[in-house]
This record gives sequence, C-alpha cells and structure tokens, in this order.
Amino acid sequence: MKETFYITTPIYYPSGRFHIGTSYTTILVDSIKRYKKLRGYDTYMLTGTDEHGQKIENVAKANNESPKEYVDKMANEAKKLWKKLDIEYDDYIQTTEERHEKIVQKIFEKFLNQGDIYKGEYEGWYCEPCEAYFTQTQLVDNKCPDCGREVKKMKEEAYFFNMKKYADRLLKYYNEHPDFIKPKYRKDEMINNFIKPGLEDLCVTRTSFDWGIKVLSDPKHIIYVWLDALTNYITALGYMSDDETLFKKYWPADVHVVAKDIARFHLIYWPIFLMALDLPLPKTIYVHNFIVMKDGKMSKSKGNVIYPEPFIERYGLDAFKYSLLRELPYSQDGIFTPESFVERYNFDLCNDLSNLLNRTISMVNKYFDGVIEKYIDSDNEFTKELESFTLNQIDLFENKIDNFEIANALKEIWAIISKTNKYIDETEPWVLAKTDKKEELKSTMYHLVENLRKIAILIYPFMKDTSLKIFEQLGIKDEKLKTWDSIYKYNIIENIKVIEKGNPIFMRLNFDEEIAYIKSKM
RNA sequence: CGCGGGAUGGAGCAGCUCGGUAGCUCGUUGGGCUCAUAACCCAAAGGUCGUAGGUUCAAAUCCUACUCCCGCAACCA
Repeated sequence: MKETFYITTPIYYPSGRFHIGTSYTTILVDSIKRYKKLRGYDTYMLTGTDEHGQKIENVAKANNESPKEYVDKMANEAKKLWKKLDIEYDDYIQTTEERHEKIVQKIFEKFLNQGDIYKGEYEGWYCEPCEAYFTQTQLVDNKCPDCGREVKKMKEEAYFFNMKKYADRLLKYYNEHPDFIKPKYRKDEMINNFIKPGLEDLCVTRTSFDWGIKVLSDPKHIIYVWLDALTNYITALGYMSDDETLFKKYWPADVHVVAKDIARFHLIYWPIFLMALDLPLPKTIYVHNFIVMKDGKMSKSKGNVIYPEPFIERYGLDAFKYSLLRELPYSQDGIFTPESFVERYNFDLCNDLSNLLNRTISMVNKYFDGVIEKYIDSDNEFTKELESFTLNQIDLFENKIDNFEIANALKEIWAIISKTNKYIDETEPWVLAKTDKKEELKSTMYHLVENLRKIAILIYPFMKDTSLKIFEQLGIKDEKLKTWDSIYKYNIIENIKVIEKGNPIFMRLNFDEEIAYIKSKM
C-alpha cells in the first residue's frame, strides 16, 4: 500500500476578498502536495473556509444577506479562485456544513464531560455598535480598533478550556519531537511568550452574538472561533462520524501549513485539543511568513494590497506561482514588488529557462535534423561535471523541499539551468560542428536535452503547464521519461525528435510598460 | 530587564548550527561567443559583514553590552 500524505491549508476567514497572502499559502500547499504525489504518495489536500463569528454576521448584514447566503457566496468565490490557480484540493470544508457542526458539538460535550471545559466569566472591552469584544492590547487609544468609539468593560458567562492542565505535556511533546514545528524558532517563541509565563485558559464560547455553533447542553452559548475552526482538520475526514474511513487512512496529518499570524492557535491550542481527544498530533506544523510590500504590510488603507487575478490573466499562472514561491524566504517575510515580479519573469523565466530550451531545440534541429538517438559515453570533462553537478543539485532540491524550503528548492533547480547554459559555452557546439567532431557534438546535444528533461520533471509540481510544454517541445512522449524515478538516470532517452520550431515558452517583458500596468491594478 | 526576527559592496539576499582567504541574484564597466529573446558565457570595480568590547594563532561566524528597523504580546484569520 502507498504511504499517505495529508496536507492542509488553514480555513480562510471570508470577511473580505481573498488576497495574495491566502493565494500564497494555497499555492504552497498545492505544490508540496503535487510533489509528494509525483514521488508516489497517496496524497490528500484539504482547504476551506471558517464561516462563523461576529464579523461575518456584520458583513452579511451590511450586504443585506443572511450569514449563510453570504458565506456560501464567499466559498464559491474561493473555489473559483482556486480553479484559476489550478489548485488540486481533494476536499473543501465549510464550517457551516452539517458534517462539521455536528461533530464540533459532540467534541464540546466530550470536553465538558471529561472536565476539560468549565463554566466561568469572560471579561473584556465591549464595543456596542460593533457588538464585539476586544482585549486591552487590541484597543487603539483605549477605543474600539474598528470604529474608534468608546468601549465598555463587560462581563458575560462563558465556557473555558483548561489549557493549564496540558501545558507540561505540550512542552514535553515539543522537546521530544524536533520536527513538530518548522521553522524551529517558532517553538522558542511559543515557549517563551506563552507557555513559560503560564498558559491562560481559552474562552471557547460567547453569548454576545448568534452566528455560530450552539452548545448542545446550553444553547444560549455558541462555540467560539478556535474550537470550531481548528477541528476542521479532522471533521473533514469524518472523525466521530458514521464513516471514519478517511480519518483512519489519513490522520495524523503530515503537515498543516499556516501563516505566522495564526501560529499560536496551531502550535498551542490545536495540539492540546488533540491531546484532550486522545488523538495523535500532526507530524509537522509549518509556519510561513508574510508577503509584504516595499512600504510594509499589505493593507487596504495603504492601498498596496495585491490580488492574484491581474497577474494570472496577463502573465499566466506559472509565472505568478513561480514568483510567489521564489520570493518568500524560509524564515523571513518576503518582499513582493511589481519590479521584482517583472525581473523574475525576465531573468529567471525568459533569459534562463525559456532561452535554454530555445537554443537547445534550435541546435538539435540545425545539427541533427532534430533527432537525439542515444546516450554516448564521453570523457569530456565538462560533460562529466555537468552530470555530477546536476545529480547533486537534485539531491539538494529534495532535501530543501522535504524541509518545506520552497524558495531554496527552486534556487537549486535554477542552478541546474544556469549550469546547463554555461555548458553550452564550455563545449562550444558551433566549433564542434565546424571541426566535424560529430560524436562530441551528439553528446553535447544529448546532455542538453537530457538536462531539460530533468528540469521539466523538477518544476512539474510548481509549474505544470510549463513542464508539459518543455516535454512537448523536446518531443518526449513516453510517460516513463516523465517520472521522478527516471530523473536520476542519464542514459534513458532514445530516438526522440524535438519540435522543428519551438515558440519561446516565456517572452521578455518590457520593464516600464509592465510596471505601469501592474501599478494600475493595485 | 516582555518575546522573536533582522542589520553583510548601489538594491535584494545567502553564509553564522560544526570559527580559517566574504558568496549569490540584479545593477555598473570591459571582454567573449553566435545556437538563442539587446539573450548566453567570462572578467573587473565595489564590502574594515550595525556599534563597542572580549575569547582565540584566527570571528560575519562564539561571548558580553549597546543602537536602529520589523513583527508579536493571549482569545485578533
């Protein structure tokens, strides 16, 4: 039986239009999933929307819709966007679906019965017009951060989850499972900020609004955000339902990917909930950072929010995906600017990748009527070095991606592309042609085609269309030449004929024109 | 003493775990090549690696103090 690989995005909160940040997370997850699938895993990817809460209730009201109408509409928007981004998710969960709500209620009762949840009083700063509570630190000048009006200190009856009880177990788990949290420094952040000073119990219900899942045994309370939202990762698999097949097959998750703003909830509360349910914990939670603009965090007031659609429409999906995945470093925020996008497009995609394919196709046609016969043993030192360099890069790539360092993994691929471009200058095919060194020339052509084949396999999880175009132009039809296993071999191409005249897969952009265009869309 | 991250040639970053001639992409300058898209390849200029101390034969890398920037600071996706 195949090894399984279960990967999730967070469920997004649909209080507004989906921007580039959520797209990034989803593209990242989709890419990792495709990579694992290519490596032979039985993969399962979950995404969805977190649809309860005060904010949704308010936004729906402002739109003259019922909350359910509103969230269904937004879920559709998300699905449309994921389709545009060619996201291959296996399930989409909405927290307003019955399959989720029923189980959350059951889980709540279970926690209540086993004494993990107790009734207490919630106290906070309440803004009457917004009908929402805020903490002291959220307040701006002691006023409501949303509307700027006065807030009142209010108390209400509420249920709490006893986090303290699990703090030691969590800490122990962290220490015994070094791969549980990536990057590692997030773990220290959690320990120093929250666990060491003493975990506070988490308020898990509210009575101040209606849009949420009712507590079965006390229906004037609704279950508040995190207990509702986080459990989606297991309710979607049918946990506690009549059919637990998927749950048994895929849980525990191999990786939850989340952005840093919700790290705490995933790194502390979620593991504790799972401990309380006596379930195994996910193997890894990967916390990525933000895409920021040159002038700081994206925000509507700054007018620097970027949406994915204009990029996909004008430049194609693969270019957009490449630039996002490439731009965000492993443990830092990544700066995304129109300039950096166009530069990546021109340098990495046109000059390096597309041009390598183009010049290779052209030479194979010119020198051998487009035919590559078979591998020729060559003792050319440049050829030997190309082979060993490439195989080593593949190894580096695999290590990086297994550690979720996508940007670095892409860099390893591009190092192969550069090396292959350099190989052409080193072997000087035009000289070989003039001096009638046919065998040497054949060997060079073979290696160019072969390296492009490897490159096409490597980029397949991230840039499917581009990968397929490369195979097509190279005339590689045999599926066996497109598998990951075939990537380590250097002598398996036989008798292929490249396309006679290949169109460049990426064309250079005019820098100033495109910068102006992108800015007009922001 | 709240916590974490960052400070490296004009720009953006890697290197720091396990000290030993400072690396990558882009830009600039000069050259090469002609298979290709004013592309590709080579070379040069440009950095006392935030500041001040310390450890060491040797520090961007370890230790101490400090400065500046960014984010988080508990129920906020």
